[in-house]
Amino acid sequence: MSDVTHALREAVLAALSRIGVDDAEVAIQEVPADKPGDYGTPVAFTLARTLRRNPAQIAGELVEALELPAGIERADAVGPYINFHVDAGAFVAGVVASERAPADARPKVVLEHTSVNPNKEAHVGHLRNIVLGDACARILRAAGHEVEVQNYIDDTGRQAAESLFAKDYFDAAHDGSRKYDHWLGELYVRLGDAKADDADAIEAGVSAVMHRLERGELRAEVERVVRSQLETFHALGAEYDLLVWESDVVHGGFLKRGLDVLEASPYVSRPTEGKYAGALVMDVSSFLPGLEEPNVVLVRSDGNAMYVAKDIGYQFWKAGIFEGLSFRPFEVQPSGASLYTSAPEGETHPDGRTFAHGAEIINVIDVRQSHPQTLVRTALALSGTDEGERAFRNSHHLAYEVVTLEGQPMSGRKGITLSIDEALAEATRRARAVVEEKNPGLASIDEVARQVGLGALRFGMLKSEARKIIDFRWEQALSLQGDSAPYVQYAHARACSILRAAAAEGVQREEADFAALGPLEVRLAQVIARLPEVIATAARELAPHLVAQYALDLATAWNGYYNHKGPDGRPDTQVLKAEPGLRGARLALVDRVRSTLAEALALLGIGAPDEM
RNA sequence: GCGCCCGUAGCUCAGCCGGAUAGAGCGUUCGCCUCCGGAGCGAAAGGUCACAGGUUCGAAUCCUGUCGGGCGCACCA
Repeated sequence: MSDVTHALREAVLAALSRIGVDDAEVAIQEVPADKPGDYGTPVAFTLARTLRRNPAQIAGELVEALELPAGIERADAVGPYINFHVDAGAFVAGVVASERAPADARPKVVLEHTSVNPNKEAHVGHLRNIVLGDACARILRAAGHEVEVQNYIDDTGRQAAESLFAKDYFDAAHDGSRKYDHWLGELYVRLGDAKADDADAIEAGVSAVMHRLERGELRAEVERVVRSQLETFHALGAEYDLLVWESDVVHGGFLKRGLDVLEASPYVSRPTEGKYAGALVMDVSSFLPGLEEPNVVLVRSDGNAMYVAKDIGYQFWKAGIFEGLSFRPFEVQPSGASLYTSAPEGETHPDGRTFAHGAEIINVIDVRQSHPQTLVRTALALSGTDEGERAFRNSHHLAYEVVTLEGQPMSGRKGITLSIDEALAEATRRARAVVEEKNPGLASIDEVARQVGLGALRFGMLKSEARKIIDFRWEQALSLQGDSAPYVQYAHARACSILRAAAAEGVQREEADFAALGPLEVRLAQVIARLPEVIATAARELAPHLVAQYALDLATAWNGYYNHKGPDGRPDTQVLKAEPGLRGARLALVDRVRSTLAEALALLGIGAPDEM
């Protein structure tokens, strides 16, 4: 909530107590464009019932009782609404000068995203995961959280084993002409086809590789895939704090440690008779009421653990219930930030860092994993530990829907797939063609095309809610107009252009006469003033689309302002041609529009070029 | 069968902890560069907010039910 809306709420509450109402919900909202006033409240409605009086009368009475906060010119009852008129100059000056208060320090969040199998190139289904997770990390940090981004590497799974075995099976060597993960992915697909003729030999070979993987003998092989995939993730603008390798989790004994914790729980038992005789089961019914079958098998009667049990151990570690991993630096990422990795030969606190111990745990995983994710979360509650209970209350499965391709479910088998690298290259290519046409001779064209293409791609993944299925279509995903990142970027570049011209004329530091501003500037400033609340809500609800929609709102408001014409049909919001003083005030506002657009885009991991 | 999610304009979506005449983009039609960047702006057309009840001064928004669609529910990983 902005300073002004906060002050208005306080003023209304004070007026309420003056007329004898002590407690009420006071919503302060922007008034519709065609109604008088700038901010308003419908609070009189809510009081109508308890006071048993006409809301319009109450509104009138409240207006009488109001003491207007600084910067508010007037309050009127408009029917049952109370509408406030801000002092344009003071309001805009306040918005322009407002500094982002450093957000209060909030609890540490362990956020897992990406977690792509290390056996082939990532595709646009993964793109949604990465972009969502990365945007959430940025938004949570902006909201004051410490965020540790983890990327889980399943290096003991069947998929990794098949790809690595395929290299031997086909006696293939990477010649460097293709990106390594793509090359390996093709072998993986070929191996799948070859199973039709040679199933037994392949099965035996894959199985042998799986055992070697579990012993950690093929770490370097897997690492090569991981590094190749990381190139793609970095190209997307995503960075991580820690890679957690499944083989390290295995050797860290997380499975056993997790089970040890759970076995102390009254909800976990080992029945000696009935259908679960000999198995270790967890009764989740008191946390998940309404289940037909309250028992979840953690360890089978043959002694083999279920996959969820391993996952539970990992989540326990994230919450700080136990330790057991060591770490070392893995690489320096494009931004200069260090990426660490779990490693058998590492240290507990490399460079003084402490990993895990999340007070909140966020897992970005697609919606089809909802059931196992619920079980994992429930296990935190059953752990009987303070850390587990805290993490249980604050753990979230960010369940996002799938991405389809031109209306069809993605399927490697049917060849319905699209790699992130291809999508990114095509997006950049298209953006470049447009930049060349619109702005020939632009010196930084490569970088601009990259930012615009990537922006379009990321924005398409972020602009709607996570629970909506996204159908990836080229024209839509790479659209450079309408509801898109380039639309916002264009608005930003246009603001930059004005500021550049002002600098060239030597007026960029001109003294501002904010009193010369009017309602058009107030409208624009109101949108700017919304950002802090948007960030707070987006962080609380893990909803980056709110930020994306906000960026569109601000760009639209700014474009509308920029193109505004007076009753005579002439532009009436020109900046550089305005009188001195007014010009200074408008320049200050434009500069704030510019920085706010850039900030909103940055929260989505999208760059804002000065020219495009 | 049970559980979760979705259903808003021709298409893709916002709006959803109740509030002013339900908003965008794409597509269609018309208009706007002697004016700081037309990747833009303005306007027109397009809606029984799936349906039926209920709660309320007020429901796209909350509750119940129905219909349609998607996903998930192993001693698999």
